[in-house]
Amino acid sequence: MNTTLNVTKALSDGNRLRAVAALMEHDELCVCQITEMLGLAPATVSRHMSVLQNARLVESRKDGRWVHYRLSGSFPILVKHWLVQEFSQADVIAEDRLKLDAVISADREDLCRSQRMKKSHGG
Amino acid sequence: MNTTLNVTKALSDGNRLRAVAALMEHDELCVCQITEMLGLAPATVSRHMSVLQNARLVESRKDGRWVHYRLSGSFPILVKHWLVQEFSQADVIAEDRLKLDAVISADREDLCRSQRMKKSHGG
DNA sequence: TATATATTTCGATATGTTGCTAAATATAAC
DNA sequence: GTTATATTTAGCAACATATCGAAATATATA
Repeated sequence: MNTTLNVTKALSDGNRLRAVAALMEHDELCVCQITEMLGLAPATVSRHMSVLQNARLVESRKDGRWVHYRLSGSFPILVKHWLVQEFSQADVIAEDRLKLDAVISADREDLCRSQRMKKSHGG
Repeated sequence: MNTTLNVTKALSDGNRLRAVAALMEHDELCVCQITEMLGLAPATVSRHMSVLQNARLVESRKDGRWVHYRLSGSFPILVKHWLVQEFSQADVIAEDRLKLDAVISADREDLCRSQRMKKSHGG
């Protein structure tokens, strides 16, 4: 039952649900893109992703300095279908979709640079 | 998304998962029966059940001094099917099944009496 | 090799959850 | 009405989790 519990615990946080929703529509996203969407510190997002990975809900692929996450092949299909239903009615997820479209079309290096700016200055 | 989160949070505790598993096989159980199965204090079980009820995963019916819980009609069907799969491979759930059979066949008043004994003495 | 940088890990703090006992509530039995 | 009792609520201690900034790690670039 521990594996079951790992899954439900991994899905019992709003920001992790949002990350999962994003990966349901985008195949692969790097940490900085998810970070931009969630509006959290990179360290926080990294930890969230490792919780999801630990529950075997996502997998990671390293590409130079970037780490890409994708939905895992072992993501429980029934849970996935349930989440699709749920997310289709969630306003937050709809907003994230728009935000992600902008994030995807932006240059990835610019994205990371703007995140560094936020850290050193204050806006 | 709050309703989604309510569900995943409600399912993110081992004891609540065990209670749900029990209600998947027994239609209706009163608090003292679930309490006996889980081996927790009645107050603790009561709170767990109210978390499940708040997430609309269970419903309650009052019958004199007893309160019976059952799986809610609005329990997400896909989640339910996933849990059936998961529980079929969980040792804890299998043990609970046996324990529940004994609990069901015992007299309910005896059950509650023995729980009072545990409280006042020490075994 | 030295510097820049994307991500992760560490340490600290604030908040949330789980468990208990004790008290409160609601119902049955006398 | 009083007493017994099944459940819930309240108060509290222990533990877990979310978040951040800072330091560490790993990779690219000059």
